Amino acid sequence: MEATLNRKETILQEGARLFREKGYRASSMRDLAQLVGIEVSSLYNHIRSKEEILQSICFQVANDFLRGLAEIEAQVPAHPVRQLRSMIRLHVRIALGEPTSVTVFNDEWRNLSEPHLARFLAMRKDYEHRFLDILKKGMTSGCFRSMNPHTALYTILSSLRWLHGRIPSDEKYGHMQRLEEEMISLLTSGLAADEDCRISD
Amino acid sequence: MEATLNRKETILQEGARLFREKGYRASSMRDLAQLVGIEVSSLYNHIRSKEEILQSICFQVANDFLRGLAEIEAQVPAHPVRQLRSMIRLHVRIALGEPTSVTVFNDEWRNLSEPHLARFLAMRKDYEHRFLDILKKGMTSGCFRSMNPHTALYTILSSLRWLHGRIPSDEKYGHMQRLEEEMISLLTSGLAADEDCRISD
DNA sequence: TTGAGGCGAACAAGCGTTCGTTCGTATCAA
DNA sequence: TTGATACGAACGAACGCTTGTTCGCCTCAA
Repeated sequence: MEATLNRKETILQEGARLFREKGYRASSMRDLAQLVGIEVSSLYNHIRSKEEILQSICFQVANDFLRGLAEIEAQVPAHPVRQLRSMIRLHVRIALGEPTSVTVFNDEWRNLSEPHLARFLAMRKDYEHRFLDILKKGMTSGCFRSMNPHTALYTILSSLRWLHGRIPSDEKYGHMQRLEEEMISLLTSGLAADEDCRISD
Repeated sequence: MEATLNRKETILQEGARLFREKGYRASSMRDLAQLVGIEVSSLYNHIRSKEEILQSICFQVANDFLRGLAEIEAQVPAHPVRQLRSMIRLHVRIALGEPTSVTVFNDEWRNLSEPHLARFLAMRKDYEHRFLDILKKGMTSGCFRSMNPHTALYTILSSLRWLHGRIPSDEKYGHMQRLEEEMISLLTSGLAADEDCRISD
């Protein structure tokens, strides 16, 4: 059976696409109404406000990340190298699995108004802190090179952010798996070839 | 002598700070006037439009990157490993040197209107293509591991984007240099320790 | 006397949201 | 099988507000 979305689901989905394309602030409810195919005022029979759409997107994606992190933390035995690999896979899968929502999540969260913005930032801080713990444990146990763990954290997190710009291609899962492995080896082993051609400077 | 900026320079500088903090679309000319300390209408004695401020920021930073790239391309002898290191240093230095402009450049370019947006995207495409060439040459010459060069390019470019969130601290240049070296080793050699503690999967 | 720069008032356009209303359908007592 | 009632969904009009920008006038140093 073709999953026929109800109106609210359609509004949220079209809203995400609109916010992604034009940005939250530049997207008007009149634009959205046209995409959905009803009049502006009718939108408000299904949603409370424009920002409710943004909140719905941001917190849903945030929960996806936190849920994935919790599963990885629960791995036994906990091994930092495997956990880092799992974290990279988690980011690749979420980014390619729902690229529209993830783009909005990444770029538009600062348009959240105040009680929600604080809650969002608290969740993000929690996530980063727990990711940082994995990296620190890997460094003290000798699996990871010893370096400023914040530099490592932000570099890894940031390096995984270009993904949501890439729409999953036709050979979706084959491509995703290859991409996961390439990202893992690039971030854990770097770009340099094994037979080093070292150079001064 | 305290460098006393003229009005136009002040407007551009405060505009960049405002755009960075609230985003281009959420920043009003009334906000900007208050920051500069004059009335809204007086702004227009010095600038043509709100977007002129954005254009000025975006294209100035774009030119900084392109100028740096050209210097690196001109290194003789051209060696991909050294060139990649130089590229990483270039990004770190620009990001930490003018973090406000770089943030606006990174996050707000899509608010450019049409003739300028196309020009901006053309410059970006040119930059990415030439950066990609460095990576490709390193792979064919054996200095870099052979992998999808686009994956490497976007990962490296993206990984360098968290920097502009970090304001240069007091020990500015010492910190910057240490950061440069950490980013170089992380991206060229990865996070894994030399004495590998390998693990299945 | 000139001209650059500042100012207050005003402009049209667009914004998110609310309002009163209407229409079709489902519910259910009579 | 009726007739009354309720309800979800859509609508057009309007509201109050903010937006970027323009205009004419004033001030004051050169």
